[in-house]
Amino acid sequence: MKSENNKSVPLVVIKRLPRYYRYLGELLKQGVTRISSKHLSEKMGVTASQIRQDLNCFGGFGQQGYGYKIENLYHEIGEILGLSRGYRTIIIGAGNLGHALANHSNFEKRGFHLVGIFDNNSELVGSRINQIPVSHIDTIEDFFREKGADIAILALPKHSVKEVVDRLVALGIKGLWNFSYTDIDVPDDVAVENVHLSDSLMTLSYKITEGNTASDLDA
Amino acid sequence: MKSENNKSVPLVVIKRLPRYYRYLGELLKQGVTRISSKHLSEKMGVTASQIRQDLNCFGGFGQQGYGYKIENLYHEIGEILGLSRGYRTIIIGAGNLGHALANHSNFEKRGFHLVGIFDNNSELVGSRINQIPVSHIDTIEDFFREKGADIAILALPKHSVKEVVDRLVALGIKGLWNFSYTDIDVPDDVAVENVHLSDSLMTLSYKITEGNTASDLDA
DNA sequence: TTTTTATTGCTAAATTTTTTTCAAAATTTT
DNA sequence: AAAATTTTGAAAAAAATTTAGCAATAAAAA
Repeated sequence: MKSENNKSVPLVVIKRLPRYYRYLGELLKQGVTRISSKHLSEKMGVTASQIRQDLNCFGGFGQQGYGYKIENLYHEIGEILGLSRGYRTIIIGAGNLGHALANHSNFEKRGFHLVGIFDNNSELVGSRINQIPVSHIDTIEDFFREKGADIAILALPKHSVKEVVDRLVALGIKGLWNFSYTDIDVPDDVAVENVHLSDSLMTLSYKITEGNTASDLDA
Repeated sequence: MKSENNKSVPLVVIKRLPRYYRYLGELLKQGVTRISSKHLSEKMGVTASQIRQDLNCFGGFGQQGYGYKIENLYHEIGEILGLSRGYRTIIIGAGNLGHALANHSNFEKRGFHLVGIFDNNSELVGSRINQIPVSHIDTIEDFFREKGADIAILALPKHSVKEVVDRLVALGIKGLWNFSYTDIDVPDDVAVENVHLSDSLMTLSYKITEGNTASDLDA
């Protein structure tokens, strides 16, 4: 996680990039070609300084007196995030959540190609979700040998997670997107991003309780 | 958002509470009755100092030389998060995601009672998901008048979000759990918690790209 | 009972993150 | 072409967050 000048970029900065990317994408669609950090900051409800500071972690994309060329900036952020590389993605768990994620077409657009769905319920095996056949989890080793995968989406109950994760790690998975209600333990070279929905809902509960609703940009 | 000593508690602290709550709940189930910040910190991969500091934002739950009584601490954190109050919760959007969330039984356990599901697709109206009937979005005003709701889960496409949110706000919704791929603008007294799945997936992409996988506790 | 050990809660230090400030540079206006 | 305006990138300052240190205290052991 080193930037151009070999200083590591804090994760808080990284986590803001997708939001910049989203806003820039919208502007691009609207036909806007340039924007200043000040304008963007007003749109997004953050400080202009933060935007400039964040972008500068990766090099000077802007131009004094002019601002940023949106198309260029959009592309650069995409590169930083690694969105052009394309990922072979599998879903583990064909329950309600796995089903919903399999049908979420946005991911395909960003280069996350769904190439397999796995479940341990034999009754589901053979069916298709969004064109992709559901396979038995015990065929995962064969699947990797023949086709490989980069990212696994963990949409299975927590009691099965540990075993499955160990198998995926042994097979050389690169990233895990973890929706299960448990934390997972993997070697340093496997990336993990947790989506703990219950945690998020509890945070909402707190915000309601305490009337703390000041601009929710951190969420 | 004031703590006992009337100093506001930073949101970063709040966001860690659900994870403590989860671990303490597991220990409780295992029959463990006490724990020190040191032990808990080792289990969770954070510093003991951080745990003590976090808990102290709300008052001294521990005892010197002994540690924390798990049952007590678990309960206290639940209270801080407002989990005992019970929320009437509705889902807007009965697509794949709304469907999956409606079937997610964990939420009920934490006091988020699903009382309604709404969609603008007349074909879905009348069907039931997890016992709850799907109603047309245009009946939402009647629903509020008769029954009320505290939290709305936004699982609808972004182009419909703004209009729906404005209506919900006018009806006095207290919290919005936003899964749509857009940021929403509401008055200060309405709480918002965003779950931007695409953003999270892009963060995972970055972590894979940069080999940045050092303990993912911040995710 | 006394001593030793464990552990909190608080304070202070260190670190990280955000905001402020401004010279330098490019654009836009006159 | 010159002057005024805009805006970045970087440095410095301020604020927030995390970690370290330790006195006070309770529990456990001797």
